[in-house]
Amino acid sequence: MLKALGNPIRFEIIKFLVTHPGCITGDIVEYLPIAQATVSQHLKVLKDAGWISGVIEGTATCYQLDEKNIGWFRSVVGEIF
Amino acid sequence: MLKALGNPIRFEIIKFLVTHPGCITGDIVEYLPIAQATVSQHLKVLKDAGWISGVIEGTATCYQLDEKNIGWFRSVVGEIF
DNA sequence: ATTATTTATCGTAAAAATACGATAAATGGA
DNA sequence: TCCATTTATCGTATTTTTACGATAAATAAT
Repeated sequence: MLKALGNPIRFEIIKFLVTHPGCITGDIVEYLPIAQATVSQHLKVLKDAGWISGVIEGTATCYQLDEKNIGWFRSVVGEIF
Repeated sequence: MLKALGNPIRFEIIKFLVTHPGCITGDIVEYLPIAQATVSQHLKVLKDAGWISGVIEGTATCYQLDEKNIGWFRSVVGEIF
């Protein structure tokens, strides 16, 4: 999860999802200065790492933070620092 | 700071410094399965990112966590999650 | 002064990450 | 059915990261 978060674009996506839970890929693409394919790639990395989950809704996909995994991450990192 | 922490070896170094504050480069080199030059490179990345500081003691360098910056990091990240 | 010890830096090769356009896949609407 | 919309994936070029050996630099010890 730390490795996935280490990329600035992906950190932006996480921050965006905090303020825009349940938004679709297109919203994130619109918000970021990079191509749709690249955003999709980053979303996959974040999903594989457990940061987010995506719910397919028609042709779109709604993304939100994976609170369960993030909670686990917080507790583990919290024990170290 | 997040980017610097995203590398597994560097995360190991940070964890090592939590339990071994003030240790020298050689201790970290001994602990990790990589070459001295590479460890030194990682230490530089962590230092530049504000995670650690090094105090030269004779020919050795003693490293410890930069508590001030880490505190700042915690507060900033804490506001997001 | 010479040698040993410790660490940092240089140059570089190999691997991984990042970005893009093109395109496929899946759904919704006309 | 055909077209539009939305997202994911593929192939690939470029950049960045990571690792190493060799070597320099700085101090300590003999």
